[in-house]
Amino acid sequence: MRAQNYSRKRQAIYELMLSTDSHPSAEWIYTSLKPTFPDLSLGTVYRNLKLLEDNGSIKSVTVVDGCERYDARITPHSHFVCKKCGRVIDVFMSDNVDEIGPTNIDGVKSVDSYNLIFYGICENC
Amino acid sequence: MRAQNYSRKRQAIYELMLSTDSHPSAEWIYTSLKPTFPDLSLGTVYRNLKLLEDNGSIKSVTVVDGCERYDARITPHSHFVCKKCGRVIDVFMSDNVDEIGPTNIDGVKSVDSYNLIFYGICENC
DNA sequence: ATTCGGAATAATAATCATAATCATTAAAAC
DNA sequence: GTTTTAATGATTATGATTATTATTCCGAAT
Repeated sequence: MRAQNYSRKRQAIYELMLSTDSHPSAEWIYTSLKPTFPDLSLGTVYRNLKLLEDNGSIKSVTVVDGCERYDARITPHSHFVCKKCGRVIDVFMSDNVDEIGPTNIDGVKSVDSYNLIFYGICENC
Repeated sequence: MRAQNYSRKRQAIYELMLSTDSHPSAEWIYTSLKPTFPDLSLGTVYRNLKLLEDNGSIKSVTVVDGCERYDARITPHSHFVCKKCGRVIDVFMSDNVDEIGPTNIDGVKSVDSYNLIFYGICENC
């Protein structure tokens, strides 16, 4: 394993994730980085998104129109998804999972995360 | 259009959905009904699930392991998903969307629904 | 009962996002 | 610089879902 740093492309993917709040899809990242890395492969994007997700650097938010959307903001927060254009917007609430509801659910051993998504129409649509 | 009733197969799919709280996938429904309808086609299951969703009879809950899971219980409630076995369990909370958080979100015109999913390990795993 | 017409279906092929493969390249470690 | 391992590009495979199309079903009109 590379001890201290990511490879150049992985670094670029992660930094792009950090620089945006648009909750990108793999395709969006690929298109965005292609000018800078003309030899970038879509497979590399998928591979690194999964890797970044596995090591906790990014989180999968939801699937919109069949495409997985990711978020580099890993502090707990919720999301809004526009049903018309698919835009994903961060939603911050004072509540955390314990305040939202009981984590003691019938048939459940342990709860360690939650995902709250609002649906509706965004101001552009 | 058939005025009053669903076709036999559509009726069977919907009744199976009503009779279970396992939040079935298309594949599960297909396998379950195949003995009763040996000529049932998987495409028919997909077609009717979408149709039932479009007319509001059932709701899509979430995607687990790449498979869409549905619920015939359409009154507002939340869900728990086991990260190990993929089981989906109903979660009932007193809260509704207005109590959970602000529906007045920056960049959002209107919110009309929400989806709250808890993740963790179920008692069987 | 027979015919008619639209809805529903089975079978099949197409789609499309994602995953796996594998030969090659890049970058650490030494 | 050489070795060794990780990362990548190109390509193919996978698998859930959707579209297509010819056929079947089923109620209604005759």
